[in-house]
Amino acid sequence: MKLSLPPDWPTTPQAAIALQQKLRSQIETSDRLGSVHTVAGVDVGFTEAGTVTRAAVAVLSFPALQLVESQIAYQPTTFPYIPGLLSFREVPAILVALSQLQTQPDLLLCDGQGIAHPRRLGIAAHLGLLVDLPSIGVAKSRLTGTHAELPPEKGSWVPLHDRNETIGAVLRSRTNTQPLYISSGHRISLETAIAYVLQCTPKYRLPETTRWADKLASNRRSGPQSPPPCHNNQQMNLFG
DNA sequence: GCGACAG
DNA sequence: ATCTTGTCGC
Repeated sequence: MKLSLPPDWPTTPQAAIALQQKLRSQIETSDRLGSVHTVAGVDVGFTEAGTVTRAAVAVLSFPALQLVESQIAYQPTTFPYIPGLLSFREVPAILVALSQLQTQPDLLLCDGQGIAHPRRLGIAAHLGLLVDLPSIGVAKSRLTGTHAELPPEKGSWVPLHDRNETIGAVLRSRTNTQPLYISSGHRISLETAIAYVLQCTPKYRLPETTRWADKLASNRRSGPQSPPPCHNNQQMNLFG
């Protein structure tokens, strides 16, 4: 799929916050998705002392959850990690990885929050809006919001609130295990998002999509190691 | 002013 | 996120 970073992409935290304020109204939190036959997991990792961002995307069949395609992209890291501004650090590399995909996924599961964010534009919401695909935020910890106690059994969940609104759900994806923070990204409701996350999580705490993307973006991988990009065009030909 | 704070 | 070995519990 062909994608590219918008021309007005922010360079400073101030500009990033301003863009979030501008885009928040464009997020759709009601269901607008077709039949889901493929689900993609997206994750990011860092190498070279954090100077290089590695984005990975894994497309799985649904509901079989078998790997269909995966892509990895390396991009120089250009934005620091600032709580609330995660998308500006990770989205650039993610868009490159997604653009390399032959299979256009029907749904995106992202590491991080969807609208469970101070300005309702976490990375999952922002990414979904940019690529115009349904997306769900699947975070391993809380950014903002409060919630009641959560029963220990798999499948139980309680709403995540911020002021007077429900911004997401705290979901037990596995019995007696730390919960997941689920929220709508774009073009999907919270109820539907929870249902998909559970269907993508048959055995472990994290969805199969995320587990695949995690492994591909992680530093200690076993399989084929795609060489980090050479930025100085000094790619020498060892064979003359 | 103080504490919280996705990855 | 990343640095890193073994270890406790279902």
